[in-house]
Amino acid sequence: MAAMDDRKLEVLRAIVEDYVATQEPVGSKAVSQRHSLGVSAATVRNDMAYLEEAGYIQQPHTSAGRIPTAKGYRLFVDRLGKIKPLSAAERRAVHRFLSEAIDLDDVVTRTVRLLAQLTHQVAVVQYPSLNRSSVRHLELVSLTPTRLMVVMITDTGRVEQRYVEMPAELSEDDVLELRRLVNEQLQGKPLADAPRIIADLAGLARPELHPTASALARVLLETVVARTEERVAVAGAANLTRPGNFFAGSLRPILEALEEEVVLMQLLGRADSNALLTVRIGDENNLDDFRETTVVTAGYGPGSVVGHMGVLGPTRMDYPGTIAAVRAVARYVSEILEQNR
Amino acid sequence: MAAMDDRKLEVLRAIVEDYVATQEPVGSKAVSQRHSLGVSAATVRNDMAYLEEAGYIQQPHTSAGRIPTAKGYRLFVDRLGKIKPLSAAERRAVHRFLSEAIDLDDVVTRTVRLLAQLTHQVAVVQYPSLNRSSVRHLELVSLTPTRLMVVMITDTGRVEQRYVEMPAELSEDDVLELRRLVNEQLQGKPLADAPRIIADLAGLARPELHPTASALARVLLETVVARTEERVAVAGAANLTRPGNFFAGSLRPILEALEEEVVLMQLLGRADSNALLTVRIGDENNLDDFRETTVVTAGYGPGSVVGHMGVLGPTRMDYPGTIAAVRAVARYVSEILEQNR
DNA sequence: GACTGGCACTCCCGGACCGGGAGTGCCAGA
DNA sequence: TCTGGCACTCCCGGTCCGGGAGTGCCAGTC
Repeated sequence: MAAMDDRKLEVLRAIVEDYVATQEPVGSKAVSQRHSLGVSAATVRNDMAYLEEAGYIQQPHTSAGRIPTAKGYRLFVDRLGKIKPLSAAERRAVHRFLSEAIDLDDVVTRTVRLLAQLTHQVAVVQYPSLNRSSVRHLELVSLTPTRLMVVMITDTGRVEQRYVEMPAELSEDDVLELRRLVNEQLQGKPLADAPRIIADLAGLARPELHPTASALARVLLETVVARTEERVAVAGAANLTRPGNFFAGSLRPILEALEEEVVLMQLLGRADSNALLTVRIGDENNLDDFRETTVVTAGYGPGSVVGHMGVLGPTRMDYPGTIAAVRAVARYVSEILEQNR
Repeated sequence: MAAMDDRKLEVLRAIVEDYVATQEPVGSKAVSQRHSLGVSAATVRNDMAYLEEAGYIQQPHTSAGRIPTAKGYRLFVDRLGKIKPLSAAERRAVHRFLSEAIDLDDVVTRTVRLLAQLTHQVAVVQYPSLNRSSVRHLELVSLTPTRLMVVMITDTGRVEQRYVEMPAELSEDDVLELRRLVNEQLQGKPLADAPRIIADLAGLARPELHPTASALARVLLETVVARTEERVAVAGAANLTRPGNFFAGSLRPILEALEEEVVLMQLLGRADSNALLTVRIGDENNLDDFRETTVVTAGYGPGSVVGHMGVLGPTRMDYPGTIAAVRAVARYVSEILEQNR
């Protein structure tokens, strides 16, 4: 049997589409009937034999229909899936829902819910990464004479706060001076450069304030560096229990993973983070528990990418619809951040 | 057959304990053997017949063992369950883990994980309720001449922020005056009184600042009143999938409920919020989807109750252990908030 | 009167068995 | 190169059956 030809690709497409729709192995008769290919079931069978040989589809058991393999889905996504844009109504809903957000937290919360609802999958949204943000303002609030609260606001809208215990009592003026100092040094600077700047900070203060400035510098470092652990929001876990989605056994490890920031970041981030949109199918996730799982992610941000968002579902998912939804939402969130800059 | 007596209570205790441990209906023979009651299986059978008649236990089907009803668990909790304190090691772990928290967010996050891990159930922790907190400080940060960020810090450590678009440009001094004004009026005041105070706020500013002060007042009101939606953190959803916990069908509605703040608050809060510790078993939750679910909650806070925390699991749960864990964690979190006040 | 041993009865559960149906692979013919 | 036909495989749902666990009741004992 010769090589891959157009009809074989059409057969693969039919199998993927039908399998996604019905969740059942699809047979040669169904393909030849429902997908007007103009050939008989027997011919389709020959093509199927080829596709199976080539590793794009497989049989759950002898004398059952075929289901796509990860490789089959990959080919479908790369060459066959025309993404189907959101309906006008959906697009309007996205815009309306997101435009009502009142601060960054709200944007993220709404985004993650929206994605879950549009795709009927589990959605994950990373907060704008501190690494890729700049300092907009640092505020020092004295709570008691020896206790300060540091509030850092970034250009992506994130607000981080920390308590600092001071080695000595601070006067009102001391606080003002420290505030002026840290803002002078850090305002507008990318957080990636911050550690270097902070290291020199204490030296720039009045000598009497050196110990205090050091304590402050230490906390700032922690906020900036140690807190590089990224924050993520998750929604739609209930979608994992949709009828044929995940059998009881494979559900548990996935629910567990959803509470592990590390795993989530690994799924979202990864090296190829500059691609507009990434689809990782089955084993491509390089995680045992996600061998039956596809992750669709997109970067977002005002101009450059400051974070990722995506959804996670069974390899047997509606790729065209999911991809369209993730892309549309990522774009619109980027616009919002742009406006708020 | 006469009335309830001590031995019948012991039989009920045996049934509850065995059923919780094995997840299987327990028969008369097992009870008489494992729980040295000093009577034969036949006698136990008579007691069981009484307990069933009285509604404390039931048979899944004729000729099966017995399992406790909600009413049976209720009696067990009220009269039979001696709570078993945490082990020294566990207590140390709680203290160590929570004492490392660096801010309120961190306290809540750590608490919810800790509860989930200690009890092997789903844990839910409400952030300190704004209604029951007081204003510690209000900070105004000008981002652009017409754009302000309001940061509110409460005595429970919560930090809320909002952007405000100003009707006119503000000078540095204007911002200072507004900051002085709002702090003068609100500092130390319970948020419950805030709406009244805020309403009069604009009138107290210099005439030129009236429009600005009004805009600010409006946003403050929103932050205080409209944002009365409480925040909650959830962890341990994966525990729902523990072997016999929830069959596939009943899992979905619970996962869905866990993403609905409204439902969570209903489970946590409720009128009787002054009780030290509340156990709501099955139907007592008044929610259809939680008919097989028990919720154990405790209030926490420095001195007075500012929020609730709890865990949620199958009615068939280890009550003594769960109750002890929730109580211990709630107490320790209260201590921490006390220290930070 | 309270407890016990014995016994007949009920019902679940797992395994074996079976027939229908869907799907396949292959072959011979157009 | 495609097609119709045909024998074959295997899953799936239903039925049947025997063992086992547990019960309710009863008659007998302390």
